[in-house]
Amino acid sequence: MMRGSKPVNLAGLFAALADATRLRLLNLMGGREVCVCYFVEILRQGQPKISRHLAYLRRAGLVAARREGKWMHYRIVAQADEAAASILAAVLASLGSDRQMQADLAKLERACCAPQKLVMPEGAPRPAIVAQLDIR
Amino acid sequence: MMRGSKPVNLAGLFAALADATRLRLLNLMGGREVCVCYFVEILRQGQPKISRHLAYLRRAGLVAARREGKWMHYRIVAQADEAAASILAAVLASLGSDRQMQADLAKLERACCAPQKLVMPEGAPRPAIVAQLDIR
DNA sequence: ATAATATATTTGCTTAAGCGAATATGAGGC
DNA sequence: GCCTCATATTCGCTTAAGCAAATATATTAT
Repeated sequence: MMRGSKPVNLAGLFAALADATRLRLLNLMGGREVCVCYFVEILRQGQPKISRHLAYLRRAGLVAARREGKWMHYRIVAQADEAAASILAAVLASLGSDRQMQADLAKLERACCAPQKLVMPEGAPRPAIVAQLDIR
Repeated sequence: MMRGSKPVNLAGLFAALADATRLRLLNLMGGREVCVCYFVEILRQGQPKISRHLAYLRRAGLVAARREGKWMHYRIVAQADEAAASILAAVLASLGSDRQMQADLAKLERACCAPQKLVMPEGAPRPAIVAQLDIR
């Protein structure tokens, strides 16, 4: 009963994916929750631009936000529709083979896990690891 | 040597997929070559519109065309880049679970395989089955 | 060569999305 | 209360994409 949940607009999903900045954001969120300040630091793009793209992804139902004090943490949302879920999974997997995406992730890992805070934005919160990416 | 062939613009791929009409066209081409006249018949949209979207898909490297007399046959092109290939495969598979996509395919099959030509555009060529969809 | 058919492209217009710069909101600290 | 920091939204502008209607091109038939 109720196989494909909703008619889900696939074209809309692809429109959300059709931007290099948004793909970089999604890549960084692959499996973890990430604070906006990290996006700004890593992508080295203006904060309003990052924020606008995050808002787009949120409207598209691809990410959700959680406030923690002054900080906002974004994470990828598991897709209810199985078509959307399988496509998003393929996308996230594919991003991994891109040079820039790897470099972005490396920067994030350095920022999160290194003993020295050299590359960490002043007092920024460490990204939480979100309950293992329930994007199938 | 040479793992991911080219840097392939994934954002560009998604832009090409971010339109309902283009998704319907790709769905119809899943595994077979299809003549433009069928697209016009099945989608019931203006011929210039269909042609414009086919041109877009061609520029994006997703389809290729073959002329046969007055007719043009379009088919999906296997993606050299493996990220693009896996995403496109996921997309084509997902389209199959959409009601309208199924209906479109049913119309095409009726047009191609039925003994009576009731729904066939006047004298239109039968779609050729292309060497089994080498989209992995 | 003319005509007819199938498909492609151009034109003119409208809408959406991208951008940077500026401004607004929300939370915490004083 | 005010101030600051982190983030979000608005403004004005530019560019790209969508559409329908019209026109162009290519192929075949006469």
